[in-house]
Amino acid sequence: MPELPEVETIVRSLRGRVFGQIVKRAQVLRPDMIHPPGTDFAGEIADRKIINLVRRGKKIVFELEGGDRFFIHLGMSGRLTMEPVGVPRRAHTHLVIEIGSGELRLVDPRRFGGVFWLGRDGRPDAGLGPEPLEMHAGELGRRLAKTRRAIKTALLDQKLVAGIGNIYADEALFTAGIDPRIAANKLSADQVARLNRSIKTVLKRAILHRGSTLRDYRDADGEPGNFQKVHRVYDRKGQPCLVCGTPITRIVLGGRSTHFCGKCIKRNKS
DNA sequence: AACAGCACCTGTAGGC
DNA sequence: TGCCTACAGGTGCTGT
Repeated sequence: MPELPEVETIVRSLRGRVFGQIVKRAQVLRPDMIHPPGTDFAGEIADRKIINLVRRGKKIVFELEGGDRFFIHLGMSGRLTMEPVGVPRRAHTHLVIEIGSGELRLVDPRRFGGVFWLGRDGRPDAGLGPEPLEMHAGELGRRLAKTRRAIKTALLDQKLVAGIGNIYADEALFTAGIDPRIAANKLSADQVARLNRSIKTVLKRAILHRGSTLRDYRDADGEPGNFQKVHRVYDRKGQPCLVCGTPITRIVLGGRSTHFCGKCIKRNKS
């Protein structure tokens, strides 16, 4: 469910609330959500001070006093919310971290997410490409030149660029006027430059709207995002293109649903 | 070595 | 109402 804008929204609203807090206790309700298997997560973080919370790609990274770190990945259906102790826990609550101001709760019905203990030496950006909001077109171009996969599929590869998922890949490609099916290494320099700009524009706008809520996504206060109201292609199959009125096409690419305007991508060749 | 395909899980929406 | 199928914001493994 959550891509970069949704994770960024959660991190921004949680950072001030966990900063400097001491973990009173952690309750691991589903040990198989903890990695590596066998980690005594509750034991590791009890009585520890949280000194920072940052996002890297789609990961939420907690930094503890003393240098230990761990991160939470929300998978498709994960939520990380801060709630008062008295509020009943939702079904599929797998982890509760008790801190001064309440309980940080990880809820994840599909369990594609997880909690990853890094200790002092584990690197939260292992296997992740650059942050798209800090990426230069030259770097994007060099990375895309190494693969012949469809550009849409390449954008979903977290080691090529970190944080883009199915919604924002489609939205950025539409904004750049690029056919999602063309080979990544066949983009012209102009197209790479447009795509780099579109990725930033779309992600920044989505963050301003606090992310997209299609079904599951909620922020740290349980509130939905609003960016879905201004999606231009994602989840708009058959609806008129907001630029030219042509019905939006949905295809399956690399196993993921993919949306584009058949007319706009022809107008924007090269 | 890169890449496509599928598996992992549960919930929900839509068709009949 | 209920049963069935399709599909969902992600990623990791397997086999080619």
